[in-house]
Amino acid sequence: MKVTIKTVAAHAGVSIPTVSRVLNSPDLVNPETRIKVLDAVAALDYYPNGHARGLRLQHATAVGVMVPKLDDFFFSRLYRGIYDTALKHGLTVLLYDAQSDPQRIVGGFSTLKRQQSSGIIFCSATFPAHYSTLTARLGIPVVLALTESEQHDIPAFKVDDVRAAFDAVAYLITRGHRSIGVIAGPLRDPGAGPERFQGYKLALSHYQLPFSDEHVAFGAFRYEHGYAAMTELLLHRANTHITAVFAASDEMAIGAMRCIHDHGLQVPDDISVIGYDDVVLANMITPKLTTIAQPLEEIGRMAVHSLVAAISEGQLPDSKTHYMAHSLVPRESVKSLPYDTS
Amino acid sequence: MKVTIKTVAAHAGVSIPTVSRVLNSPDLVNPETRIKVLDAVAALDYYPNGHARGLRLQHATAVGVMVPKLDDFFFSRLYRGIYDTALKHGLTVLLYDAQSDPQRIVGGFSTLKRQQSSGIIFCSATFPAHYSTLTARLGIPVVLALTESEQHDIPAFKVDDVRAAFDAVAYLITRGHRSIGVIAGPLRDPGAGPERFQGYKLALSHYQLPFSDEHVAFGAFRYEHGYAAMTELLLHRANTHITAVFAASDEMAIGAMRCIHDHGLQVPDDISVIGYDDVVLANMITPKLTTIAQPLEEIGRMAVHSLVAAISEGQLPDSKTHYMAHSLVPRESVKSLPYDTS
DNA sequence: ATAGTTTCTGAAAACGTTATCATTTCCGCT
DNA sequence: AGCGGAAATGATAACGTTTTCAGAAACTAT
Repeated sequence: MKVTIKTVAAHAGVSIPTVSRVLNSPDLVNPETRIKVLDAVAALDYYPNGHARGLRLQHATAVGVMVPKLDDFFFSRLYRGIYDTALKHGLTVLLYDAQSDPQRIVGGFSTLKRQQSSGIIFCSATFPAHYSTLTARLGIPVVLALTESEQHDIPAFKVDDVRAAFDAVAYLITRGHRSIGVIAGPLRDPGAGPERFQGYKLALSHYQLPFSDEHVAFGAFRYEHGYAAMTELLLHRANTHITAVFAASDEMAIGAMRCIHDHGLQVPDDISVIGYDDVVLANMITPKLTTIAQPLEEIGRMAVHSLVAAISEGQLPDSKTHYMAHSLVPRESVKSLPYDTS
Repeated sequence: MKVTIKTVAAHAGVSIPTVSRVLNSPDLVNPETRIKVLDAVAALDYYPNGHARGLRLQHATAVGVMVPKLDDFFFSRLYRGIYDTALKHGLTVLLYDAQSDPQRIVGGFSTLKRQQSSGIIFCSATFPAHYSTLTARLGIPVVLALTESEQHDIPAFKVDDVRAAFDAVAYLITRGHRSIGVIAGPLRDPGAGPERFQGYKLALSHYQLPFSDEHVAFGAFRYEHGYAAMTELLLHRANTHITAVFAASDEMAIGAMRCIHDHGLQVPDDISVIGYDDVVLANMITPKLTTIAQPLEEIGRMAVHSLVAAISEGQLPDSKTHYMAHSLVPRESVKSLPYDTS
């Protein structure tokens, strides 16, 4: 029933090592016997036992991918980059969904280790110092995608959040907006939180616009949070007269749009909205969402490359953050205002 | 550097089998030595080598999950059900994204096999007969989730599409709609195509409403297709006077909503829309989409259970289709019409 | 006290590969 | 003819586990 290298060897009338050679270094074996063996392999539908190989050859066979919440819309493109690159390196990908539960993240590390991950790509959530000690104990390297560690001691691949946020807000400003609200991420979330907020403030000061607390609200990146934050911003609208909002995630942007709609206002006629992420559905809603796009596949590829290097070298090559180019995708949710001559 | 069972044994001053016993059947070993060993395990951060175990114990260690397109919004919930159940069975999950490319599906089967999948859960795409022969050659069982095979010779877990579609359309009818359009899936896609269309027709005839070709358009489930199909339906609107549309997928429903909006009409005031899938974003758009929900996690769980049975028994237990309960989620995209007294 | 039984532990084999080494065969050369 | 070396193949060990199996020690019952 079960076909092993032994079966193939018997079927081809050669020894076991010869079969192995045909499969791994064909030039070492006589062409005639080679085709005999290959015929046997084909006839028997032989697939080498990965466990035996993994045991014998001692190199890595799998990498773990830890994702805080698989529902995140941008994830599929990141996975594509990771998976294809991993496959090229002969690596299996083990996907762990933490379902937004910090407990599950901690447990996930050892689950991934137990499942033979030789390294972990940790995505998009915040990576506190004690995770480092955790993974250090497991003895497997970690690289970060779409996030940074608190101590900046782990290689990371992400967009320059400050610059990207700056560009988003500058886009609004150069379209004539002067009173711009922001829906920022929690300040404790490195990357998506303080940095994007910082980019907002930098853009204001660069264009010499005043900053005021009434222009800012916070939310934890989800749809509901965007809705709630927008409610707050609209509360002060009598004072602020905002004409545009920058949201730190597309999901919040979409929540905000819904909120604006519920208040009897129109996007972008009354209020323009710009998001961050370029999730698939940014292009599906009405109006289509103008937003910041990240090179997700590229980030996935780079993360795997870096991880492979770390695994084979036994040590992390460069624990610095690598910034990848972002871009702004203009769609329909931002309106150009006539130049204000006041 | 590398810590194996041997290291632990030495550190605890016992033999290798004893360590193994402590880990696998603790009651066979003296409590005193047991804690000695457990201390060593903890001190050394020992994790058993999965390849060695996989080789020695001959049972399955991984299941493959083939998904036609990872972007599909409903996928994360299905994965959750699959992953957690697999973990409980000590199985690793290998996720393969075919990226809508039939070529990749075919290649994916052997990739998954090479990565030691002992079985495959094939999701949501159509499963033609020749896939059966392919996987039969690989010698691994397949179960289907959210789809059916053409010959009905493979266990499948899904919603009863005919009934679910019937319910969706009946919902519209009982809300007063008499002229209802349908955006159906391609008739060659078993399950989501002909069945849902059939459900539509059954509902019409059950309520003694006439069927007409001008009420139907087709699309391949994506946003753009929904948009295009709706354009077509609106073309005949002068004749049909449709007040509602049933779309065979939420994505198409959302595309249709956008199309309706682009024609200067309102959902649900001018046209009601009901979808199918209950993807996360159905709850995010404006207006929120009324739709048919499938028990995705449950389906994932059942698929794994069935696959595990098939793997251990060596034979498929029941190659019939298991219908799981669906439900209708009322939200905002359907309007009740006043009773028509004409 | 001794035989029989239970409780605990270690030695050895096996899972399916690949790498090292040794052996055989064959070729070209003096 | 004899010899060095290349080319091709096979025997064997090893990777890290778990599972017999057997043996030692400690009881229990006579």
